[in-house]
Amino acid sequence: MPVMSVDFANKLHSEGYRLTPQRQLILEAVRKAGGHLTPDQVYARVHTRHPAISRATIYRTLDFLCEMRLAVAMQWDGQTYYEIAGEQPHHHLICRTCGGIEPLAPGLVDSFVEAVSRKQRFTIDMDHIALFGLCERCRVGKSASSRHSSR
Amino acid sequence: MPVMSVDFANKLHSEGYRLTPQRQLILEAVRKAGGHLTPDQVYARVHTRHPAISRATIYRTLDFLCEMRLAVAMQWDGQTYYEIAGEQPHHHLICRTCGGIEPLAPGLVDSFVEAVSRKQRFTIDMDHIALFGLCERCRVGKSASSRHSSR
DNA sequence: CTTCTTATTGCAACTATTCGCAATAACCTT
DNA sequence: AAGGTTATTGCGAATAGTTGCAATAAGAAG
Repeated sequence: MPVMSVDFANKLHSEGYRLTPQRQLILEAVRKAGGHLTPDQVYARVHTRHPAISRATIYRTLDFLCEMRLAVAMQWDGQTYYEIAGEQPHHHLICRTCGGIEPLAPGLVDSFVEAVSRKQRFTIDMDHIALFGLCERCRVGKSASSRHSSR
Repeated sequence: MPVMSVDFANKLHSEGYRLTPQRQLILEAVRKAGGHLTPDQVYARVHTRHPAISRATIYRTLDFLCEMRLAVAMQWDGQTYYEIAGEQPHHHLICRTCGGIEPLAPGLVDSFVEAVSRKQRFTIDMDHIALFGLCERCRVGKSASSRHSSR
């Protein structure tokens, strides 16, 4: 049983959920990984310490952490990746051609979210967004063969 | 064999792909549906006219149409939906609480895309984006019980 | 119209993900 | 510390989606 933040426990309890070793291990695993993890990678890591854990629990807990807003999920290249929701949300720009990923300036996103809030009265949760498009290098060298690529 | 737009045929041929009855039927089915369809719904519709078609072909073709930018895919509530990529891309705001969907004003999106292009030199493809958040009604009546909801 | 090349299909096996349900165990109450 | 309530887990079955491969057929060439 890892030492888990008291916040986590309180957050769950205040909404009627329970703190289980599985949830602690899974959250811990994603947190320690730093980057993005697939459900299978999470399973592999947690499984070494807690061999009895089932894949179903991995999926359910990952989903649960997202609902708690402690983690965020993102789709990319046909896979779902999870990571800890950082203090400041961050966003990615993914190039359709070269697959490169670059960060998207938070300021630009903020302005957009604010505009939607003001003009349409809708409060967007910009936890984590991945947008697709063309990076500068690929836009310039617009000749590359593409063909069936992804997945 | 439905009468298919010559454009579609040319587009495929110019990139070395082939026009098959399956592709025509699938594109036609999604087009006629007007709205969003799941792979299974597409299968059901196409299957009545072409019983020999396999599910694998449905998945592959739907994927293919997205790469051709003739269709767009969107994730929503654990399902993947496909629809024809309209002339003007459109976007949705989905409320996390009530599940309601409302359109997002294209102008706001355009400004954002333009800003990213100008400041970060990245050309976002805003084919179709679904953003999550809170609609006005739910933001005001901020008391609703949530609990494990989605999926 | 026939032949040739190879993109595309259908099948079947396989992997990924979800779901129902009985057993378990958090957490509240006494 | 013991008991009760019910959220959560693990299991196994069900469903969804993917992949390898041999057979098929679209489109190019003669």
